[in-house]
Amino acid sequence: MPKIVDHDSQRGKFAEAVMRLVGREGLEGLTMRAVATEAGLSYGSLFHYFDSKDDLLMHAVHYSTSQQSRRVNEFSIRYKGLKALEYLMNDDALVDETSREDSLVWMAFLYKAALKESFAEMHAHLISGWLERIETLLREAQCEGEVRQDMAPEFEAMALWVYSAGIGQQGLLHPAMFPPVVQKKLISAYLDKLRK
Amino acid sequence: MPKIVDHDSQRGKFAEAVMRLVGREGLEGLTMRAVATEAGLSYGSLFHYFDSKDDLLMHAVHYSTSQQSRRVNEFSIRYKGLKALEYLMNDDALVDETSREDSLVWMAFLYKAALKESFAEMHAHLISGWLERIETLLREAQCEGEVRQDMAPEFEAMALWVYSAGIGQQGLLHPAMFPPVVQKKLISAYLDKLRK
Amino acid sequence: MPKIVDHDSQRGKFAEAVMRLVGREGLEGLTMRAVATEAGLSYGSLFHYFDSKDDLLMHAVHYSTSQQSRRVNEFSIRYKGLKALEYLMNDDALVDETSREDSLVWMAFLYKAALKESFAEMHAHLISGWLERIETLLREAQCEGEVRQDMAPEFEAMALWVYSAGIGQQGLLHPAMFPPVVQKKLISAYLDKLRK
Amino acid sequence: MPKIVDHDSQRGKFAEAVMRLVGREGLEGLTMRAVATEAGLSYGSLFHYFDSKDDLLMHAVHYSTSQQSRRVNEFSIRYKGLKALEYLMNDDALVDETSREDSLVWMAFLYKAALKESFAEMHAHLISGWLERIETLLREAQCEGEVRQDMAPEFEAMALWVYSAGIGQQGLLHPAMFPPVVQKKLISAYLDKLRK
DNA sequence: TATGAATGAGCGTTCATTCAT
DNA sequence: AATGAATGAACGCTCATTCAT
Repeated sequence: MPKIVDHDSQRGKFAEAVMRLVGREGLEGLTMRAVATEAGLSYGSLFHYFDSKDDLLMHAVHYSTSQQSRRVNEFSIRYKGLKALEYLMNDDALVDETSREDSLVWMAFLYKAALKESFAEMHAHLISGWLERIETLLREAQCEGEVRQDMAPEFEAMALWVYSAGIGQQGLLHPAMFPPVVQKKLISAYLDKLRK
Repeated sequence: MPKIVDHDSQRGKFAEAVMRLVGREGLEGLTMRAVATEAGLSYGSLFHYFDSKDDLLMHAVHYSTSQQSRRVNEFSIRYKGLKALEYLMNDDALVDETSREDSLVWMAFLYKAALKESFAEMHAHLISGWLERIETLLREAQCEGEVRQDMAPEFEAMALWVYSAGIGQQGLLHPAMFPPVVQKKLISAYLDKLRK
Repeated sequence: MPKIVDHDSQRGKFAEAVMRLVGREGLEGLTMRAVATEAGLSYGSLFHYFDSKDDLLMHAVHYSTSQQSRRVNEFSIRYKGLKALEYLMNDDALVDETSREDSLVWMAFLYKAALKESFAEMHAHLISGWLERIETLLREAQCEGEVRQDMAPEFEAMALWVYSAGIGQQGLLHPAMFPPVVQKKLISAYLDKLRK
Repeated sequence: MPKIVDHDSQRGKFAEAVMRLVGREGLEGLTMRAVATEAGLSYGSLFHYFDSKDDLLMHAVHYSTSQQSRRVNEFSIRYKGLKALEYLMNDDALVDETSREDSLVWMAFLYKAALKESFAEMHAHLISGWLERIETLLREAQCEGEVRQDMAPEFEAMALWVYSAGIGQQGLLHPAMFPPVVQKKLISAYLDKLRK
């Protein structure tokens, strides 16, 4: 009988090593050797679990976003409308100490998405997911009279999304000028504009 | 007697080669050899004009942004307030066929800025410039009664800036969902929210 | 109680997998993992049955040549002299669709024989077997008056052997110029030269 | 002005290093690092002169065969017909101490030709050259009455070629059984069969 | 100043082999 | 016996940078 290991949990170990490593050294430090070392496993093992570096990075992004999704879902049960939307944006866009790693991985991913089809596809897929979710919450808010009736949910979702993306980018790149507290204010200021 | 060459013009040639190359082949194709070939100059000479690849990229970004600045300045003479602001955002954020090259270089730059101090510094410097300019235009608009008096120009400038950044990012990464016409609409929709 | 398996039959399965794999993917595709997969057996078990990749290749060659020997033996019962010789050469040298796999494995083996002592030894051993067999058939033909009396069987056997080897090599490497029908004609033309 | 080097002569240095190395260590020892070391140049340099390992091997084969061609040409001026043919075969097929390196490189090349299109093409091209040359010499011999009038030069050229190939292969792989002197005898015995 | 040859550290990837179960 | 996870040396190749002319 073979050594009993949980394939997925090993993949998870590597994914977490990617997050830590990118957070610490940036994308430039993301070499396969470094990932193996960071994960405390051997170099060859990595290729046992991932076909390629791209495969690994995709998995890491998937890993990170699905954790985020879970958080948002848990929140969505308790809150509705603008309140839920604010939470979603805070979780999605806001970059602080604890989410910096994720944001760096996300940036690496965006960078790859600009260059490589497979990454671009995954990006498109993730975007549609977020846009849909935002749109739904906007409709909810409209139903409940939180926002103006003449607001077009589909279009406004795009606006919210690009605003989030911008906050996330600038929060990562220029934390001195866009510290978490400012990011939060920017989010709530935007949502205020939507209110009646 | 040394050959007489215009140092700055040679540097400009390389900068332009960077832009064309990135636009055509992506950032992965941005090798020093390729830049020299694209510029029609010799490989070795690149290192006479730039200390390193980073130095070259910094110069290319500087070159690109200063051209943009010039365009905006020319426009600012003729227009004021929200009108000028709209032009600025269209020029700054909007990604179409012709500005795709610039945006890719900009993205490479942002990516570097997330990793390296020298790039981050230049980024911070560029940001302050843009924020100041936006703030000034907002004040102008406020004076002329285009926007509400209770709007805080400094804070609103930040909001506009992150919004621009988000549009630029998504326009670059997902042109199918954020084509130029949608980007334009997003910009004007936001400015409408500022009007009384 | 240990599982009862037929050691030789398992080795045979792997040997056949080697032949199929080389025929399909070439020698470059001959990895231990691929062999195990092709044989439908587990990766680790390969190393129970073979000490090393070289060991496996040796076995595959042995397997292939002993099958060939069997075919030739069956034929030798019914035919004698030049007729049997022609059959032997057709079976040994001729490369067509069905024997291409064997020929590729044989070529890999020759290649190894040029580099490694153990392969060279096996090669020498196989050669002597073939030379002896050819020599015997030539003597038979001489006894029956099919070929000239002044022919020296031992030396002529070497000539026939190198001729066969050449046909096999070129038939494999350049099937367009040396298709099976041409190979056949080359063989019979040579044998004609031996007849009185 | 750049460092003045003769591009072709540098390529030649690497080609010669390939021959020596393959002769000494076999094809398995033919790594790019080993070639660079053997040539006394740096690893990186190799890729300055050759696009890939295949490119290097192709060049080495070209280098080796063109030297052989030159030798044959020089001989062809002085001799004609069967005499020239015998020289050609001795030069082409015969494997002794001094030509062992070339033969090993040739074998490596054949091996590649069985796997890769680009090598197969070059092989086909080289073959046609040799076949043509052999055919011409056979016609000469026929004109001068050295060989029978009913011999078909085109077909006989193929026979001679495969015979040569076989001698070369076996001479390389089994020098104990096919030493140079035996190879020579095999060649002249075959040519004798062609004489009236 | 200008050139391109030279350098070698570093990359992602492969793969035979070993080992724990 | 059987399995497949674990290992790491070695590979071809890239590329920014240095250097000799």
